[in-house]
Amino acid sequence: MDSNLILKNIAKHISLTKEEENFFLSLLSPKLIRRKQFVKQEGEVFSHTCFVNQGCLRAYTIDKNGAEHILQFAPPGWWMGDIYSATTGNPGNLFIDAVDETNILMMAINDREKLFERVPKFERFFRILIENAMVSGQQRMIDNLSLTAKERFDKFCLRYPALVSCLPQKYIASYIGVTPEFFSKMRAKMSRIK
Amino acid sequence: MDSNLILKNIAKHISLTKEEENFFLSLLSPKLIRRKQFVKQEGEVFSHTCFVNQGCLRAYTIDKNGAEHILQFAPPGWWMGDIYSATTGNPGNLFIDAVDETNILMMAINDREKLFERVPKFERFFRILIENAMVSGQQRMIDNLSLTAKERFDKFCLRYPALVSCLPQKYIASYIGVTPEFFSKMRAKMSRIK
DNA sequence: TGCTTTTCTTAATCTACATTAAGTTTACTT
DNA sequence: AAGTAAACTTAATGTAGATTAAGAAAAGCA
Repeated sequence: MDSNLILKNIAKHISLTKEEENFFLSLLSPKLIRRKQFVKQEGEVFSHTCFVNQGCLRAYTIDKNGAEHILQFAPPGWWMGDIYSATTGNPGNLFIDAVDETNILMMAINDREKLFERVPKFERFFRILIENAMVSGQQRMIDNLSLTAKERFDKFCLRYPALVSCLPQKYIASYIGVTPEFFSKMRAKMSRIK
Repeated sequence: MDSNLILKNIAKHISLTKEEENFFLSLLSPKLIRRKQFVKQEGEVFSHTCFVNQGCLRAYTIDKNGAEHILQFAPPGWWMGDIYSATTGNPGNLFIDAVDETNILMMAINDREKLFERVPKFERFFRILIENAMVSGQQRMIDNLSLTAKERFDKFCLRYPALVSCLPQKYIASYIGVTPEFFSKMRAKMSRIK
């Protein structure tokens, strides 16, 4: 199991003894998700958090017209889950699948509770993690309320330069909140002007 | 100082000894915010979290065209802050002001750190608090990507029935992401049909 | 290597919502 | 109670982005 990246990730916010580290690692199970394979589907209970080692996950919903709306991408070093489902135990409305062949480390929410009991520092770690996620989620909300599609795309490029070139365009279109057709037109216009 | 509501709020997730409770309360300072008075303006560092006892706060940004975009309302029992500014120490782009005369309890982020050291259970409390906020923030994002203005308004009415009747309409319009003019037209049409 | 499916593009038409500009009603202020 | 500012309404016009439909390019698969 490749625990390099995840330990670095944790060391940014809390420091662990060797024993705490081992206990933490014992709760993780590695998993390979193939391209387009589901980690979770709508209506399922999903009581795991996933850490991405390689590849990329994506969380999205499908509306009543069949259109996908992407909530989050998780490239290497990011966490992904369905917080609603995990915290309430109810089925969540998210789909989670792999954009590319993806290696993840999964932790069950029950095990995370055990971790909190034994190593309370992890409460801190996950609090900080989600505070950061909240900040970028809020910024995205504001951007969607106040910027044009082009401006949102520009921001996306700055924020996720590695993803821009490897994601299908229709995923980026969905993330910034436009149709693939409009996105294509917009890109054509942008490259014409430059 | 009215500590009734905030202690109930905390008791939902963690339980405190009398001593822990007193230490927690010692870190709070009550404050009265008048209607339209700022708690925080754009570009300021704001290193406090606020708990609303009475009244209602509102967090928003103003875009380059001068339009307001409301990120959050905080009626009694809710927390409000500028997480970005508080966690990084940098100036944040949010305005926070009072919709009505509002009584809040404020805690400095430094003091929250002291609280975490002395009563680590609070790491858990704030983690759960923000996990819940994250879930509703994500749902709002999805709603903004997939629903029409009317559907978003219907959801707003279900979710914040107490606010619908006491907020200026232009605030609701801003929250659901339309102009006051369109919101007014939409409401007229809705009441005509019913 | 060719075949099939998915993704991307282009273009015409359409619509939800924005903008501008009055006018009206409500609510503070003195 | 009068005066002023803020909030709300109505209506005409404008536009960013959606929808529909077709074809072209790219990618997955046998």
